Order: sequence, then C-alpha cells, then structure tokens
Amino acid sequence: MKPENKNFFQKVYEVAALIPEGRVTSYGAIAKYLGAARSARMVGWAMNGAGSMPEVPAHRVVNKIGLLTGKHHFDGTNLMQQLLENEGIKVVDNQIMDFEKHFWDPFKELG
DNA sequence: TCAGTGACTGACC
DNA sequence: GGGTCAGCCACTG
Repeated sequence: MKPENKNFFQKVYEVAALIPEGRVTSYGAIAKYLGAARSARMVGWAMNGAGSMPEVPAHRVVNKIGLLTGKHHFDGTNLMQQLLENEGIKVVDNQIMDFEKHFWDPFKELG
C-alpha cells in the first residue's frame, strides 16, 4: 500500500487501532462511524493494507455476524482465530462466540 | 477505457 | 427464514 493513505483509509486505521484488546467490531460499524455506511467493502479493503500496520488489529474486525471472513488474508489459516482466542475471544468454526458481548461499538465508545 | 472483483451490508422475495 | 440482488468504491488486467 501507499504511505499517503487518504482520509478514509487513514480514519479506518485510526478507529481500528482504538479497538481495545479482547473486543471486536464490524466493517459496517466502522464504515458507518466514518459516514460511509454503504462502503463497508472499502473498510475491508483498508484492512488489506492494514496488514502491514502493527498498530491496526485487523483481526479484531469481522463482519456483522462475527464471522471471520477475512481470515484467509492472514498468513496462517488459523492465525486470525488464534489472535482472537489469545485475547480471550472464543472462536468456533470461524465464528466468534458471544459476538454481541465482545462487540465494540465506535459510536458508543468514541461518541 | 472498460469490465471484473472483493476482508460487506441492507433490502427484497 | 434463507437465498438473491443492488450499491458502495478502489484496484487490477
């Protein structure tokens, strides 16, 4: 990715970086928080570039039902799941258990 | 330049 | 209640 990440991507990284340990959020939640609720795909694309950013925990961003749809973009086949489990989040069959309980809402947490 | 694709989501049938 | 469709926009061939 290019270093000159524009506003949108930059904000996606900024929000994602604020996700506390042991918590997760969805692409749509971030997109909506940025005022681009219908551009959730862009958030996903941004995560693609976030792979090179250690401050951006892309593994804490999943789809709205808590499914690890982006796990294939991580090095290991189960790396994403392992990272989440390492933070106390239980993952079964690529899906986060008690997703609502671990859900981190940008609106609620950031205003 | 055009068309296809994708780490999504909400609406519709 | 599940399958399908359209919209979103950046990137690639």
